[in-house]
Amino acid sequence: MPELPEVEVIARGLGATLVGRVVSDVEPVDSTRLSEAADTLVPKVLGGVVVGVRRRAKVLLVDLSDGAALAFHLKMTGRVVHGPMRPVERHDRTRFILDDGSLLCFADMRRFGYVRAFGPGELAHWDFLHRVGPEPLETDAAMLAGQVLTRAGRIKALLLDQAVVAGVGNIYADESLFRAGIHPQARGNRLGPALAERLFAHLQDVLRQAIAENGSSIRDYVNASGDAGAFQNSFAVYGRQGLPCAACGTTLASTKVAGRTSTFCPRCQQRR
DNA sequence: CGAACCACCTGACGGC
DNA sequence: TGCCGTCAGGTGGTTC
Repeated sequence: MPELPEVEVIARGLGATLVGRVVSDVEPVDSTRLSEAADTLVPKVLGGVVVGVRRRAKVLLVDLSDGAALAFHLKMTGRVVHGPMRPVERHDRTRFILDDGSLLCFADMRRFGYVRAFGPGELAHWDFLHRVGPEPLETDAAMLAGQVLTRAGRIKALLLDQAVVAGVGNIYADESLFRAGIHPQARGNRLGPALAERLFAHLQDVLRQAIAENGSSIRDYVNASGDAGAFQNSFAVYGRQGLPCAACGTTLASTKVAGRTSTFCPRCQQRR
């Protein structure tokens, strides 16, 4: 489900209500394969005070006192919502009860996502954090361009590769390629520095705009308060195959790249 | 290194 | 109404 903007919106929302709260209880409602076993997770977080909430790539990180942490990956359908205590619902996976009686609930219909707990100092050793590439909103567009200029793979596949650039998924890959006028099957090493830099500048724009609009809600995404985003109303290409291009009127086409549906304008996106 | 698979899961939707 | 195939904001593994 969520890509960088959605996870960023969740992190900011959680930061506003969660910092200072103490984890007073953990309810592992359904830990089959998606959370680590309750007997190892609970001791690492119980009694911890939330000192901050942040995002790295598509992972949501809740920092606790003494250097402990929780990490959530929402994959396609995960949610992390903080609100008043309520009864267990169908897709609840792991529930954290806080000292003010409120509920931090991790739910995931498809059960692809996970929550992991880290004891003091353990987060720094998590191999995920060492594998993932640069943050697109904290890195110069020309530097990001350097990540693809020597790669022979399809630019769409490179954008989706978390080691190339962190946090980009199917929606924002397609939207930024449209804005840059680049065909999703273009080879990274055929773009040239100027066009590649332009692509990443557009990527930065579209990510910032999506964050400002509270993310994109297609089916499942909600922010930390349970509210939908609005950026789905601004999609130029994602999910619009067969509809006219807003720029030129040409019927939008779609193809598969890296196993993912890629929608593009055959007229506006010829650069390859 | 890159591409094409499959796998993990559940649910919604369209066709027959 | 119901069964079946297809598709979905993601990643990780295998094989060629």
